[in-house]
Amino acid sequence: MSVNPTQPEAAPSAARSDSLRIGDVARLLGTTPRTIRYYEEIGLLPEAPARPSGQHRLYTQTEVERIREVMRLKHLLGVSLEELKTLLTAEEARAEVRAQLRRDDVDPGRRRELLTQALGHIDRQLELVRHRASELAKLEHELSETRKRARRKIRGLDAAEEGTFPPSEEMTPL
Amino acid sequence: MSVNPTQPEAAPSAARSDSLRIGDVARLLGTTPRTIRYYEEIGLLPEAPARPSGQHRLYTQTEVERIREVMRLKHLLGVSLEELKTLLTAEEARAEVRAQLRRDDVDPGRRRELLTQALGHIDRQLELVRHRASELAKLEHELSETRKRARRKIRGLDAAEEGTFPPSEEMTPL
DNA sequence: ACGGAAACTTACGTGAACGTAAAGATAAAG
DNA sequence: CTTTATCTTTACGTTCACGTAAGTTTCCGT
Repeated sequence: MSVNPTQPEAAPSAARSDSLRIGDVARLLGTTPRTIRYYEEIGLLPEAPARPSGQHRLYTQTEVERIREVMRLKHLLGVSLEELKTLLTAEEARAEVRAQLRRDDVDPGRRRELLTQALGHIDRQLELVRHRASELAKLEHELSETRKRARRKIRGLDAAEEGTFPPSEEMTPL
Repeated sequence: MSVNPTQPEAAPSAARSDSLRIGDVARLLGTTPRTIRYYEEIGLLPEAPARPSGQHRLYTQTEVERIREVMRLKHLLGVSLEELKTLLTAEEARAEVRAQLRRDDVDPGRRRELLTQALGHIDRQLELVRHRASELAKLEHELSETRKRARRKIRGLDAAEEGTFPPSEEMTPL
């Protein structure tokens, strides 16, 4: 009557070991299961491999991190999911590289090829990020300039009201 | 037969003096008339004042600049038009201040009040911009780190292939 | 004065990115 | 083993941010 057994303390409910269910992942990332399924549906996320369709999706820690990264990029770059998908071939390539690097039975030629490809994708991302960053920096500069002017005017008014004339430059160091 | 009179050389077609029509503004800003009307419709842009509804909208240079700023903020901050609207009370306040500042028949008290209010709005914008900028900077840093690692690995491979062992550190300065 | 380009209003259509509901299967808990 | 919370698929609904079409009106050039 008072304990309300409907709340199981939000225990992660891990399906043995390190894998999380979609609901937990969603809570963890501040999103919803639907969104995660949707991203998988449009090919932004790889389909949970070898899952007999009907079975629950399970996410490893690395997969969760990938989803987090996807959402972060979406948020920061503000691109459509379609653009993001093409951008994320970079991530896939990098994952490929990592996978291939682990088992070193691949010839250096193939290895170099993969790495170079990944590098190209990284460069594309970097270019996009740098462009946006510089735009934002410019905006920030403009805003802080405007702010300075506003503050100067306020100080001028204050000074004129009490001291009859605006002080030379800095009076209150805030 | 060859001049094709359907193209009037894209002359701005100014309705006397400095004002532009909505189509010109749209072309200028790389958008469409519909978008501009829509922004006005949802209150993002002020309704063209004293226009007998049915008459063509005319935009002064300052109004065009405002629209440009709105679109820039939308692009850079990636917020919804609704959020942007609340954010833009800042712009309105600043416009108010500028208007009041021009005719100095307002008492310093009111003036200070307006300025302080505007300052608050600017600060809100600045906070948002700075937050995003720092996030982006972090992402950029991570990406360039990853890039470095990838390049190192590639150089390692190249060296192993031709020279049999990777050179100590810097070999090709690119 | 007038013919046509461009703008006006109104209203319905659309794609992206999910939300939500239904009906049934699965996994975790008792 | 049974309950129950969570997940499954399927499918339709929704909001945002405009696009588009239709029918009318205003403006600019000649």
